[in-house]
Order: sequence, then structure tokens, then C-alpha cells
Amino acid sequence: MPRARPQEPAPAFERPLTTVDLVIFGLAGDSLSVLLVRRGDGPGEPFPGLWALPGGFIDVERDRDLEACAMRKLKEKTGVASPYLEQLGSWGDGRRDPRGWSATHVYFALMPIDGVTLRAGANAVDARWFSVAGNGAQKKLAFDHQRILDAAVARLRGKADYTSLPAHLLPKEFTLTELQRAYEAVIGRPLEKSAFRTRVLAADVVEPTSRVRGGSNRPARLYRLKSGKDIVYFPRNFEPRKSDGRSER
Amino acid sequence: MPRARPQEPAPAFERPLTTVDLVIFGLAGDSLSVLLVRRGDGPGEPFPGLWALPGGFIDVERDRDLEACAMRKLKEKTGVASPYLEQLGSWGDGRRDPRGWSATHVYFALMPIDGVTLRAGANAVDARWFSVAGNGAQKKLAFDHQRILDAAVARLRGKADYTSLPAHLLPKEFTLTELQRAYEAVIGRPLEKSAFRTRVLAADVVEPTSRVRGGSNRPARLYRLKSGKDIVYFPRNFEPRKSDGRSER
DNA sequence: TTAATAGTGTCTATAAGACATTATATG
DNA sequence: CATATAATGTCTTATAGACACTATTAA
Repeated sequence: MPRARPQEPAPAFERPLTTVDLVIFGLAGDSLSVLLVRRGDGPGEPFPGLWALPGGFIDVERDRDLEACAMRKLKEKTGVASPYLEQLGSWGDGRRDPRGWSATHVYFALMPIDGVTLRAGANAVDARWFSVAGNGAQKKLAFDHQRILDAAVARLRGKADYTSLPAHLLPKEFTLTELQRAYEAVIGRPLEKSAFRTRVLAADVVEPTSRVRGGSNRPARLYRLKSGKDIVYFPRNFEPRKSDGRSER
Repeated sequence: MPRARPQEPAPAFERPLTTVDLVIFGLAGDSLSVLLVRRGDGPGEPFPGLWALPGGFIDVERDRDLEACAMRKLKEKTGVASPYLEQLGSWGDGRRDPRGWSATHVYFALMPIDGVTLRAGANAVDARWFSVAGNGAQKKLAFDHQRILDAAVARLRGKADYTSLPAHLLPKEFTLTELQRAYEAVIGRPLEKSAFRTRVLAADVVEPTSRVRGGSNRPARLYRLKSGKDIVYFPRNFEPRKSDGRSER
């Protein structure tokens, strides 16, 4: 189907630089964390030495579509082949990259940290998990990646209120308490145990395995995500914003 | 801050074509409608004569950022300067445009149809509102615009379940019954009057005006959106999916 | 037995669904 | 008065929050 090139006003316009970036979330201990890579400091490299979201240019020869490009970069950095991946949005303007007008298509991924073997990529001389503490208070990031990260955190927090998304931060098998801790790490506030368990079990999103995790106390049942349940929507939010201002989520 | 051009592997990659497209929703009578434009049939024009979402190439000289580009195109087609506008997502691959690997950044807008004066744009020889009936069953659209439209309708329907978005389909002043009809047009199912009114009024999203709309019956109070309330989130969905499968929204 | 965490039950509050009832305009 | 639509009230149901209580393991 692809025909020639030269046609219509298309080529008459200067083409923006086009990249795909990733916001990769994991749980480090009890805190929500994001994978950042350090920018190289070769000649002409923008933002040398700063930390940035992993990503890079689309390779129109190799990348079938935007999502395939995101998957490729994800695999390169983490070795993980099939995490939860969702498009976050795109950012483009004339100032975010000193090399010219550029637009980036951003995806966000959720994965268990323990399944990851970090790999320094082409441009990255280092890669590390950084805690996403109180949302802000990060170090200075390259490009406009801080605002993209903020948007990603906001999206994840918002969806944690009414979906099963945080489950993808855990390994394949987990206890309900571990799942609750994952939610709490994302939402940033303790949840009520009984309500949490009722909600999760009623949503038919997890299924019990035959195994338990023991300690010096009553062992906890291990659960896994039901297959095909990448994302399940709950009928209500946690904590319906009380008093007056219920607005602005 | 923008410096020179030639640096880093950036220019070593072929740059995809980059466009911005719009899904513009309005209410025609009682049915949710979308604004489409007809593709020109000049030499080299892809999909000549087919209907398409309004949009086009980014002009890196004029467009400060992606949203400004969307606003510019919106203004060109409809004359409307400040509708509700939100980014929908981006689509990019090597097959959607015969002129080469292309990516489009898509925004969706909500506006009252009566405020619109349609203007045929540069590439468009015609522009018209089309009813978004049962979701599918459209005519064949140019590019991959059918799947983009489907995604936009899904997003709008989803958000109508728990936000105030459909209010932007109405003129500045409206009755609560008209607002309910707007929701019903979007969601595609009748809502219960009492519950609807309680929800809307409790959400503090509209305020009464001093005016009413009369007929040969009890006149209805006119309301307007409270300023600053572009989008308000309700604490629950309509119709929590009943029986078993509550999942997959 | 104690300590610790897993898991359940009870009660209340909130908001939606269903549906009936009252209110207010025109003719 | 009749008619039509606006607006409100009542009753039930589903689920979240708070918090108490029971269950099961190791040591």
C-alpha cells in the first residue's frame, strides 16, 4: 500500500522530530518508583548527564507502529517483554528539545521490579529506579520529562482509585495484603482492609492459587490476576471526596 | 534556547510525517454527532473524496505546541475559539498514510452545534455533522480515522458515566432536562430523572440563572456551568454494571 | 501460651434505581 | 378544568468506611 514519497503539501512542511518515551513504574519496597536513565555526554547530546525517561527516536524501518516502538525500547531497557502498557499522551512544542521542534509519544508501563534486569541502553550510561515520593521534589530531569512524569503519576493515581491497575506492580503471585500495600503506595494513603478485600474479591479480578505464604503467623493465601483481566473497573472510587469540593480529581 | 540543527543521531533517523487531527462532537437534535470534512481530490491527495476528521500537518513556524495547533485547526473549521478540548491520544504507523510513516496527535472537542459556522478548509471541499449512531455503521473514512473516531466515542461515553463532560455539548444556558438528554445521547440509554438531578446538583457543577424556559406547561429553570468547572468528577458511575461481569468498561 | 498477621462480621453512611407524588405553567 | 412537563419525595439496594472480632500459624 505505501506508494512513493513526493505528493501533496506534506513534504512542504518541516517535519518535527518524533520520539517515543516511557514512564516505567515499579514498586521498590513500599514506594512507587520510576525507571530513569542517565543521558550520555557525547558531542551534541542534549541535557548531558541528566536523568531522563527512557526513550528515543522512532525507527521507521523497524517499528511497525508507535506501540511496537515503545515495546522495543522497553525490552531494551528492562528485558521485560509483556508488562502492562498503556498510552499516556503526547507532548510537542518548539522548545522541549534544543535540536528543534519535537513531539514525543509517551507510554506508561507497570511491572514488578524483581523481574527486571536493568540494561544501559545506547544513549544511557546508567539506569536506576527512583522513588516517586510526594509527587514533586525530583531531581532536575532532561527535556520536559518532569511534567510528563507528573502526568503519568497523576494518571496512575487516578486510575488506582477505580481500577485494578496497581496489581501489575506485583509479581505473578501475591497476597491480598501485598496488593493493598501496592494500592497504598500508589494512592499515598492507607486503605481500610475489609473494604479493600471486599472490593477486590467482588470485582472478580484475582483468583486464589493453592499456595500460601507463611511467616511466624497465619499464612496468607496467594492470588494471581485472572487471565484476560488486564484492567478491571470498580463501580466506585475509594473515598468519595468528602465534605464540599468533590470536584477536580 | 533553540540552537542549531545538526547534532546527535537525531537527523540520522527518517522523520515521520506529523499531523494533528480533531474529533469534534456536537449534539444535532437528540443525537451525538461528529464533524467530518471531505478530502480534496487534487493530484497526490490521499483518499480523495472520502470523509475524514479535520486536521492536518503541524506548522512548526506557527504552532507553539500541539494543543495550539489543534486550536488553530478548530478555529479554522468552526470559528469556535474556546470549546472543551482534551487530548485523546496518538496513532502512528507505516500504513495509515500512503505518503509514508506518519503519526497523528488527536484531540477531541465538545461544543454546541448552534455556535458553529462551518467553514470549508484548505484541503476540505466540504464539512458536515454526522450522527454517531450505534457507534459503528459509519461510512468509510479516510486514513485510520474510523478507529480513531471509535476511540473518541468510547472515551466520551466512558467519561459521561462519571464526569460533567456532556454539559459542553449544550449552549451556555440549559435546563436540567436538556442536560439529561445530552447525557442520554452520549451514553445511549435513558437515565432516571430523580437520580440524575440529585447527582448533578450535589456535584456543584451548575448554577441556576434567574431565567426560565417556558412552554405550555410548568417552565424549567435555566442553569449554566459554574465557571472553572470544565470537568467535575462524580463519586460513582451511572448504573454500576450489574449481575456478574462488572469488568471491561 | 503469646505474638503476629490473615481474614470476617456488623453497623453506618452515601448515593443510585425505581417509581410515585406534588408543583406550575398554558389553554 | 385538563394537560404537560418540572421538580421533589420515599423506599430499596449496593458498596465504602470504621472498627471489632475470630482464625491460624510459628515459636
